[in-house]
Amino acid sequence: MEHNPESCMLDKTLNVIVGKWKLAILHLLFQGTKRFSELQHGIPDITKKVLTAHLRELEEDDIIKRIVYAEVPPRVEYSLTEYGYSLQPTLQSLQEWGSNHAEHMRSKRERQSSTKFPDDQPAVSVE
Amino acid sequence: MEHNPESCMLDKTLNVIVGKWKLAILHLLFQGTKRFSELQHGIPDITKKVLTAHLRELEEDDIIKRIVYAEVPPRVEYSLTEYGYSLQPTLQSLQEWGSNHAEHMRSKRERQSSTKFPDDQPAVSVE
DNA sequence: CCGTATCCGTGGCGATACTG
DNA sequence: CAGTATCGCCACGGATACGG
Repeated sequence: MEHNPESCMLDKTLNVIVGKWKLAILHLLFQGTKRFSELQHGIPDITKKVLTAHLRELEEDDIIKRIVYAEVPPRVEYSLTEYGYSLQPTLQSLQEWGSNHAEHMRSKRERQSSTKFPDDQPAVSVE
Repeated sequence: MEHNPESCMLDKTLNVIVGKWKLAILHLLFQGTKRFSELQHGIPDITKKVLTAHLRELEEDDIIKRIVYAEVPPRVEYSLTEYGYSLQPTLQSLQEWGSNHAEHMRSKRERQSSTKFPDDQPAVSVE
């Protein structure tokens, strides 16, 4: 699906962490082991189906591990694998850039709204 | 859409770089200024519509700039903004993790396929 | 408690044709 | 050359009900 090796490797990383709630899940698991229900309560808007699906994908990518305790009522605990922790620096880099980006866009918007004439933003063009 | 600040900032970054061809576009533009048609030829499978859409989004996020030359036939050049270059370290981090991940999954698959019995992978469970 | 099964809505993307 | 306009598909995710 991709031709040049760099973009390809980048895509592989994104495939692991992209998903509507994957970052929220990882965020919780970086805090420590969590049961299924703890994850669900930690992310109030997620449904069980999607939570399960995301957890299976992360497990498939060896980022998290799933331990089923043979008890009644059932107990299932999720935690990061040792390998999963290797994501941390990369995620931190993303987070830092995101923070900076939020600030960048905010100050950009300020500059725009402070212009006296709403339509004095000429399209960039050259003759 | 997200509650805790870290995941939220992470999401902001992802929103900028996620898109089927955005990384490919950025990869080309990191090489230097490119015309619309150069981008299109550099990414053979992309359609003009989607290329345009992605470029507009990147422009909206202040990652790239678009310069229209008032000529016939028309010429439009795209290039990274100064701010756009600030993505580079983060993208490199993603790329490196992706490379490592590809290797990790490869060696994991090897270990699996070398097991004598196909179904001797017990589900992780504890009593 | 921890899921699976089913149905369905939406948005990202593709294909194709047209335009200044 | 550098787009826009239309139409259509399909994977992702949401809602709800059921099951071990």
